[in-house]
Formats: sequence, structure tokens, C-alpha cells
Amino acid sequence: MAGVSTATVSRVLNEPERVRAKTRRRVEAAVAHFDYTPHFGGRALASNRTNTVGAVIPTMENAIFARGLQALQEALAADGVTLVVATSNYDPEREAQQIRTLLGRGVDGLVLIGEARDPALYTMLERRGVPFVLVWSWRPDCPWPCVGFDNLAAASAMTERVVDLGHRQIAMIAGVTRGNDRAAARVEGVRAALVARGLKLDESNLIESPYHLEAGANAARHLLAAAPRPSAIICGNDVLAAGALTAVRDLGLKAPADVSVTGFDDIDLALVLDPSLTTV
Amino acid sequence: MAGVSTATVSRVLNEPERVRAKTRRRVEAAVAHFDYTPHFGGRALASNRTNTVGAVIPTMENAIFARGLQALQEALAADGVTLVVATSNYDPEREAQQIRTLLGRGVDGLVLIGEARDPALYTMLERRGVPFVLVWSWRPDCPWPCVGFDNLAAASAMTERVVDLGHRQIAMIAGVTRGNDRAAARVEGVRAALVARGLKLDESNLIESPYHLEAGANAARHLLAAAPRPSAIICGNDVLAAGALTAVRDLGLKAPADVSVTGFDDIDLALVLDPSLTTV
DNA sequence: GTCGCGAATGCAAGCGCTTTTATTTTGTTT
DNA sequence: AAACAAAATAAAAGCGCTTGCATTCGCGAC
Repeated sequence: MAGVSTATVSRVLNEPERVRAKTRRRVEAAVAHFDYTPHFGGRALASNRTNTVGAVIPTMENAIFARGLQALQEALAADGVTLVVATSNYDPEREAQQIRTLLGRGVDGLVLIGEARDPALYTMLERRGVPFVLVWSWRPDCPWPCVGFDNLAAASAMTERVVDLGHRQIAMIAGVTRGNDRAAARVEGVRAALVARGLKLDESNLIESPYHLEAGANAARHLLAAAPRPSAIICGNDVLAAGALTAVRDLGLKAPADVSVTGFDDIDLALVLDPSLTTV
Repeated sequence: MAGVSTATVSRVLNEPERVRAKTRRRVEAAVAHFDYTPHFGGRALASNRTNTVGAVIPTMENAIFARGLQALQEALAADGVTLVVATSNYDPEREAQQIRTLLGRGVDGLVLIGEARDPALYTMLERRGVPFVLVWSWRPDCPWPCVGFDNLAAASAMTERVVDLGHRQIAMIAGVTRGNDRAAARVEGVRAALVARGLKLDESNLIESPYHLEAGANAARHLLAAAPRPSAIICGNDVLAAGALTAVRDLGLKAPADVSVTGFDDIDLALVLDPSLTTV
């Protein structure tokens, strides 16, 4: 209809400045007239790019990841890149599987959470030449491109604060550390800070729990049943902390008078708690 | 390596039962040996299918959508289908744009939130033959495939409950109704129920607010400043309700003694509020 | 052992683009 | 008006897979 070759149409769509304005207008008119959309498969086959980025996160049910995903999606969309999401539910094998699936879908790049995973996976990514970036965790000397923060240091800082407030009986509800370097680093951070202050995290005062309200509440009930009762509970994230607070409430105790609870992440949830949550 | 044609490899990958077991094993061994993954573009081009489903939701920051997405993603993954997500931020134009983008990405089907959108969009979807399903809203005679519930009836039921508890000064914090049929239906439901009980929703007692904690709190402050003060605030969703509750608290009032607040959605947030939230 | 038939496999033609290379057009200079 | 360089466009060769059709194979019946 525009009286040009497909090569020119392709250029109008991909590098409009390379086509004379007059020709371009004719092509654009034809495109509009037929409501033409390039065929994705053809494009991907010929150019070997999909303009797609994949992300594998543990779950969207955790507000912190949903939020990050939302931001990522918006930023990518602004550059014409589509986001493909997969979830691992905190399971390393499942994550590996999902990474493979995304590669099969021809993503141009990957966003992954944390650093802890089978070295073979990293080898494969490098061999295939798929760029990736790790988010949410950071440490000195991490050999991969990463955007995150030092979970260990953050947990230490919070713990020091708690100790400085006078607490001595300190317990922790951590996330499940298997395959989760952030959760593990936070535990290490608490341990290190306590040791530095001449205290220690007794194993009976540490419970690993899935990141769910109910599980956090159960863990708190368990910890608070001990004698001597902990005067502070450091939680691996805000969801656990919120769960712990409901347990405190249900036990007829008051926070922070009877027991202090701290969180991690500062999600919106932390805002509506009463009293509002101290969190990282 | 397996000594077969590409046609046979294709069959092993797509319809294994059509290939003799012995041949199949040879092919599978070769696939494993080279860590071969089919090229997505080639596949999409030849078969004209992408095994991809697109979803356009307002935002992942609302837990109710994050949760739905998570479930959708898991269910699709179980059938080998990948989910592509786009967000509209409650903006109809943006939603239309995102739908176009997803079509351009060759999705095999679409999941859309609610029914309210430009009829031209529906025409386009039908012309292109892209199957879609509407979720989160439902009404008798909806001409499109949909999975949802009757928001109007639900809001009515909640309102009747509030009236039956003796409330007469009833206010509402609704979501923004433009381009949001769920929000609009909930307002209509409250209106209808009040009228049925011989009351009415005064316009000064209705505030539309974006679904954010802060906005909900502001709306509540405004409503509670009126004389006579409302004794109950019906909120368009749980986030607004949580925001309203923090306002109630900040004003030195007690819920539900001084003012009752209701929500909609029953997200986890509702669980941790104290007192826990009455919600749909 | 041969034959015949259904099952298994191979052949080859695309699918709709992009991109390199070749050709044509345009504009400038003489 | 001719000659040339530069810019714009066309031609055509794939990209890696699927799939209809043709061919071959394997197996049971004779």
C-alpha cells in the first residue's frame, strides 16, 4: 500500500530517522490503516532479541517483592521492554527451573534475587551470554553484578540498637535460611552484634519460620513461652514482626512495654500496626 | 548427533508419544548433552503460538492483585505457559496501551481486570481473535467471559449489616470510579442499600480516593470533621480502611466505639489491624 | 521369506521479520 | 547539463522452527 519494500517498513518501525520523511509518512499511514502490528516471533527470529527481561522472585505475595516488581516493570516498559515474571516460592530447585524456562523464552536479560544458588547456574548463564543482575543482597567482593545492600550490617545495626536500649534477653524469628542468603545474613548480623556486645544468640532463642503472618505468630508464641521470657524479638522481616505482634496481643502482653518487636523491610504494613513497628 | 532429522527432534519436544521410544531416547540424550533449548522466536514464528498469556492489572502494589497474579502465574506455569504482566495504574488510556503492547508481544490470551473499557478495544480483541477473560467483576448479562463476583451486591450486603447494627450517619470512602467498574459498583451498592433502608448517602459523605493508606487517612480525617460526625465509614477496600483506622487513632477516637470502619477484599493487612477489620 | 499396512521418520516449504549488499534516487558541484 | 557522492530504498538471504506430505521402516500374516 505504501509502495515500498518490507525492508523500508522494517526501518520505519525500528530506525525511523533512516527513512525519508515523505516515505515514512506513507508507511505510517499504511500501518495505521491496517492496524498493523509486527509479528513478535518473526522479529525475534530475525533479530535474535525479544526486548524481554525476566525476573525470578520468591513470591509476589510479599509486598516487598511486589513493590520491586512493579517498579521494575514500569522502568522496563518506559524503554519498551516487557517483563516476564516467574516465582520460586523460596525453593532453589524451583528457581533453577524457572530460570531455565525464562531462558527458553528468549529473555534478553535476567533479574534474580540474592546471590545464593548453584554455581552451575552461573556458569550456564555466562556460557549463554545472558546478562543478569542480582538484587536485594550485596556484600563486599560479590563477583556478580548486584544492586542491593548489606543485610548482615543492617541486621547488626538493628541489634545494636536493641541492646543499647537495655535488652539482654533477645530472641530472633528468622526467615528460612536455606537458599536465602538475605535471611542467612540477617541471622549472622544479629549473632555478630550480640557477640560484639558480649551476649550471644542462644539456639533456643532462634526460630526459622516461613514469611507468613501465622508462622510468625506461632514462632512468637513459642519464644514467649520460655523462661526467662525474651524482652525483645528481632524478626527477619515485617511480615514475621506483624505476626509476632498479633501473638503478643493475643497473649495479653503489651508491646513495647512487655516485649519489643522489630521488623525488616519497612513495608506499608509496618505503618498501620499499633504501635507502629520499628523496622529496618 | 542423534542421527535424526530436525522434524523428529521437533516431535520429540512437542509430541513425544509420536516418536518411537528408542529414537526418542537418542534425541533426549543429545538434547541433554548439548543443553539444547529451542529458540523461542523460531518456535513462535513457525507455530504462530507463544505459550504466553498476558495480564494487565492496575498495580502490583495492591496485595489483592499481587495475590491474584501469583496464583495465575502458578497455574499457568503448571501448564507450561508463561505470564507477562503489565500495569495500568488505574488509567484507562494506559491500560489500552498496555493491551496493545501485549498483543504485539504475541500473547495467546489476555486476563483483564473488570469490564469498563472502550468498546473499540473489545472489537479489536475479537477481530484479532485473541481470547480474553475479565476478572474481579461480574454482573448479570455481562457479554464477555468473566470470572468475578457482584461488587454491587457485596457492598449492599455490607451496608445493610452496618445499618442493621444501628448506624444512621454513614459515610463512604470509595476508590476512584473513573475507569473502575468495581469501585463504581461498590458505591452503587452502598447507595442502593441505604435507599432501601430509607436512608441516603449524602454527597458530602462520599469521598473518592486513590487506593493508598495516606489518601484513605486524609479522607477519613475530612469525613470525621463533619457535624454530625459519621458513626460508620464504609471503605472501598482494605487499604482505604486501614488508612481510615490510622486517622481514627490519630484523632484520639476509638474504633469501633466512636466510629466503625469497614473494608473490602480481606487482605492479610486486615488480620493485623487492632481491632481486626470487618471486611467483605 | 514376502507382502502389505500402519507407524515412524525424513523432506522441504514456509512462518514474518531483519540486515547485508546492491541498486536507485537525490542533491550538489562543475 | 553532466558527473559524482551521498542518501534512500530494494533485493534477497537467512533466522530456527513446525508441519503437510512423501518415503521408509517394522512387524504380523501368510
